[in-house]
Amino acid sequence: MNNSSLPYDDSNIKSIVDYANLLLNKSLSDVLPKELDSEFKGKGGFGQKVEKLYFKYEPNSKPEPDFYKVGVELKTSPIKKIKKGYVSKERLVFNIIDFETEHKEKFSTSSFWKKNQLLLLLFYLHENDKLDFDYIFKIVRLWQFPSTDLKIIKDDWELIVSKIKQGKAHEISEGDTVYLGACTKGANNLSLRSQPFSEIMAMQRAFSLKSKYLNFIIEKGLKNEVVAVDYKEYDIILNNNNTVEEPLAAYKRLNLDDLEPIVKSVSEYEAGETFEQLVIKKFNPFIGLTESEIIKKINFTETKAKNKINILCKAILGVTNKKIEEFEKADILMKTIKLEKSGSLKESMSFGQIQYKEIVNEDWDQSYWFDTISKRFFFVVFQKNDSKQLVLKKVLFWTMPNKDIEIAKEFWLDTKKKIKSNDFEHFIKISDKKICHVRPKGKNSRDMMETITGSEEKKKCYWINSNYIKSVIN
DNA sequence: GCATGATCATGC
DNA sequence: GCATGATCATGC
Repeated sequence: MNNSSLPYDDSNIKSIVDYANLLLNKSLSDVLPKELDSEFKGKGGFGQKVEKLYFKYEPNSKPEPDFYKVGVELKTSPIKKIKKGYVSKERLVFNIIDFETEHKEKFSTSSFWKKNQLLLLLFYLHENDKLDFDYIFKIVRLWQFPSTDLKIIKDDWELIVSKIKQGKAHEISEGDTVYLGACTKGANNLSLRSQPFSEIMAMQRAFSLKSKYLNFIIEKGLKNEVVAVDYKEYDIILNNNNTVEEPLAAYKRLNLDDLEPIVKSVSEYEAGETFEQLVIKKFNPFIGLTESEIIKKINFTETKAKNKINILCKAILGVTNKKIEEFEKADILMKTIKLEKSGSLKESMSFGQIQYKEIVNEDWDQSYWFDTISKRFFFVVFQKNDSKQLVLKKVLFWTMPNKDIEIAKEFWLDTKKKIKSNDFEHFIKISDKKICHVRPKGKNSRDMMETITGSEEKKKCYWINSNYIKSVIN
């Protein structure tokens, strides 16, 4: 970068952010000379064009941040419009993980942290019928992770690295971690990389932020709320002696209305404890107790709601009347499971309705079903006792292994094919033992949904087989 | 007892 | 009004 030729001062964060803010509610076409249109318009690499044409530096994959003098990394990310507002369209992808070197570092010296600790995020509205030069920038903001999130991200990084150290880079999956993922990067299975502690080639992966986490940043951005960063807590997490410097002073506390975190401060963690371990620890004192004993112990207000077990589990985590912030941001799905006295599991687990008109246009990678089953699950398992009361048996975090996701993919492809050919009678059943099945779910048997041919069919939904769930929790 | 179809209760 | 999580009902 040559300072004199830039339209901003690249040694001054405020100058960079001010220049970025000129993009707000505008498109590249609005701010760039027209003659660039024909040369670059609609030809891929949107983020790179923003770097090259607007910020006027050559895109690179160097280990230091894009604005290296001030440690700021520039990222563009698409959002999409839904009924309720804007949500992230996809995960945010960071640097590719070099399996050969990343494991030699600690988090504070890792490639991820060095490059991405201070982000300048440009969220633009993605619309299918537009060319990239016409996408409107909706949110421009400098982002640092709140320390409670940074703690989780550091643990995520360490989990990824521990898999590399165990020679299991090929078994890494995005669902393993809470906020920071290791998503696959590369068109197909040809994008393989060597790993240091195993002969097996592993899928190339990059660090990424989960789409649900981005929704949290987007909400902050739309409300123009700033996020406080506690630099003392930063130092504790990073185990640093050299204090992290505050880039800009104007930050204040988070305040999202319908979310409540389990962990309010990093000091709640014991040494070496991860977020998931902390969650499990919160349940431990209640294992073996009946529902009514738990209710008494935590001073829970009785409810007749059908999902009262769910509400009770949240109360155990200290969250009442709200959603669990960490679970929302990490896209963790809490599911309660009720075993019979004998230990058998009567009910399968139901999920969303099959959208007949949408599934036919979905690709597996972007499908509802892949999105759902590749989440991290948190199972809370109860078992009935002699007097038919529910007793808390155990809790566990779980991600579906890749080999089972392949089976679920076969199931999904079969379902999609049948819906496309208007066959609503021969879906995969529980007895087909494909992990998942299709079953009706509606208000009653006359509750219908339109199909692509215009006919009406009974509403049905996705289920995970009870015997599969049973084997998972054992 | 299991597989499958059907429906309820709640909250947004 | 409808989707979702949960559960019931029936027949083999």
